[in-house]
Amino acid sequence: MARATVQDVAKTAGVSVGTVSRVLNKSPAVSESSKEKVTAAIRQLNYRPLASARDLRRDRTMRILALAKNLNSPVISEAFRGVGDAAASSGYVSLIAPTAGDLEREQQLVDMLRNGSVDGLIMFSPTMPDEDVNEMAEQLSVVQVCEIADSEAAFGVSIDDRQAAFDITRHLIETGGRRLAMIGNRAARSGRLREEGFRQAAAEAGMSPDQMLFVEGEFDFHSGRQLTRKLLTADPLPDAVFCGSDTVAAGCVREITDAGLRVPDDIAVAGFDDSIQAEMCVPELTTIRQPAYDMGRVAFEALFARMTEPGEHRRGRTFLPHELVVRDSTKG
Amino acid sequence: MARATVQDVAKTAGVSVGTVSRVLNKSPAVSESSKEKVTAAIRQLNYRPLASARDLRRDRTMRILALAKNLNSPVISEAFRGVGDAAASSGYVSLIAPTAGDLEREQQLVDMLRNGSVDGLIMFSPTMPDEDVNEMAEQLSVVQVCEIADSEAAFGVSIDDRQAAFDITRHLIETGGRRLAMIGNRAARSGRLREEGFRQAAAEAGMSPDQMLFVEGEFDFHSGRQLTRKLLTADPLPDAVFCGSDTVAAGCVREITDAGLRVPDDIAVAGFDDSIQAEMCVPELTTIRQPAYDMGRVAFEALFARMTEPGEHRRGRTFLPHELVVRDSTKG
DNA sequence: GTTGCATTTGGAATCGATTCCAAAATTGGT
DNA sequence: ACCAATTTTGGAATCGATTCCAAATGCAAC
Repeated sequence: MARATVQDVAKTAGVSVGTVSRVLNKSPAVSESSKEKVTAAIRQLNYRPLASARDLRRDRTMRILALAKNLNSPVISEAFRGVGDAAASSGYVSLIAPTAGDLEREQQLVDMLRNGSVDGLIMFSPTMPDEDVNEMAEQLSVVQVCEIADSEAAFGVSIDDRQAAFDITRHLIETGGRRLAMIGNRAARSGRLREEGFRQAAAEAGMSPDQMLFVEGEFDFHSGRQLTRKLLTADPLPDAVFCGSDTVAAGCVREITDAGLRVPDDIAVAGFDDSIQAEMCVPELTTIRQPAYDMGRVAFEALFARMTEPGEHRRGRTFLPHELVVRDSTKG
Repeated sequence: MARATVQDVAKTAGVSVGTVSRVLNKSPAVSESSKEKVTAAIRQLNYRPLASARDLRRDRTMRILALAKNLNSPVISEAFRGVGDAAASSGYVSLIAPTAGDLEREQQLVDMLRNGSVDGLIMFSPTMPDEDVNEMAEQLSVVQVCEIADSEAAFGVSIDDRQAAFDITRHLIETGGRRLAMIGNRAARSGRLREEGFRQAAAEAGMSPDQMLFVEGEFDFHSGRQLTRKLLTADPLPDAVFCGSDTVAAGCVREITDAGLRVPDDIAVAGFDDSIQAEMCVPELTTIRQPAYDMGRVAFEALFARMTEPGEHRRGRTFLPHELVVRDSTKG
């Protein structure tokens, strides 16, 4: 049995296609009796309006797409919940696709915006170079979350990464940290900003750059362990480590503990994100809470504005407040 | 500047729309010179074929959608990688949407298949009742992963949950477990199968049902802690706990440790999934490895078959092999 | 230069839902 | 019963890409 069309429904209901369409779109200009006939025919034929035909005619899809490198990041999945809820309450469907850091796949997904498969795009962690992101941001309905490219045209939502890193580093210093280390990631803009905040806090406390250790790598548990192993060869040992994510911090704590040292007594460790990992770790991690869900909501609102007022270029990046969460991995 | 259409390209290139379309679709029946003119015009106008028009005419979208309750489950995100890679190599784009366990939202997303927004659907953890899943599975291109509804018409890929639970429970018994407990989840079919396997292994070892503790709840860390607290009020205490997921097991280990008991000496703990949580836990968890990536690949292959040979109803469920991974949370 | 065959091209019809306009039906007032 | 105002309806045009068919062009051989 082939798919029923609006024509079939019209014939079955004994009305015209116009009337069927009016019923579908809840136009008030339909008599009660036609509405009933049409509704009955729709049910009888199990009819659903074909999306591509509707989208073609209406010139919009009521769908948006979010892109991220991975899905298993707690911040991203939480932010996406925010996007999804905000989108739903505006009648949009929100979809996600992981790029896996593959440029070609990312390009293909971005093309879904260019070719009208979706009305808007939310980018969490772009793989493409900043200049390409900026070019896109100028012409298309795109909003960045967490990572915001450094451009006039960039629309985006994030926390103030530099300030957050500054705050937590200051906490490490105030609780006795004298030989600081950081496990970071210069590949991401947010990673570079966090490094800046870290260095600035250390400098203000009178530490010279060569007193600070810095190592970088991927942001997963194993990488956290491996990079910490490198830190533990330093002499003198660091007494406080700021990690760019909770997962890395968990690896860091594990490696320190396995080496027979105590956290925080011998070495204090701080994370970032306040994900569930921070609570699963022993000792529980001092970290920075990102308001991920709200970031998602706000990002959708910004995207909605771009989609519905295309001329309007009230660009802007929004910074939401972060929060220092002190737990047992630093001296309290 | 409005969007360029195939007409605009034809005019600019000085050819007909037919020729433009042939170039776009790499038809061989185009002269070299036309091809160049068209390619130049496309670049000049920055033209992209409109997806909805193409989809309408072709009656397919080359897109598939995967639905899951949450995105942050390690098994799901890994399985989705498999889906994505397999889909990409067949020219499909794969998208994900979380349902958050909300029936209405799930319904709306499933409608994307019914209304032709996507060509196929992969369901990880349905919220709708089994009978609805079965009805869908009969008429539409749907493949289930992990959770497979119990129906003739069901297409799906998973491990043998019952057998896996049986295997790991036997391991608990072989390593000295005498008073077994399980933290499970009867809401999911896979949860019920795991409970069956658990009970069967215990029964075969001569344990009576009332010797076994069973508690159930959500599958997250906090729930794992809370349910374990309940188990620790039992007298005598269990000496081996099988948890339905690594995350729950991590909560279980934490609660046991906080109570001053040792894992595995006082109580052995086993998880499920072999996610990164299993390695992050101290002690590292004995668990069941699910071949999540491969499950995703196989699921796409099955879906591809359903999409391309709609008549063909060689239904079937595929079970991929699981693996017992022994680590320090059980006695070796 | 003509014939025959293969290659290339133009253009109309098509996919299915929406929307606009004019025509038809209904309503109400007198 | 008639007119005007309003509500409701039918049907054609439209969105943009694809595809089919017929026409046109190119090429080779004689």
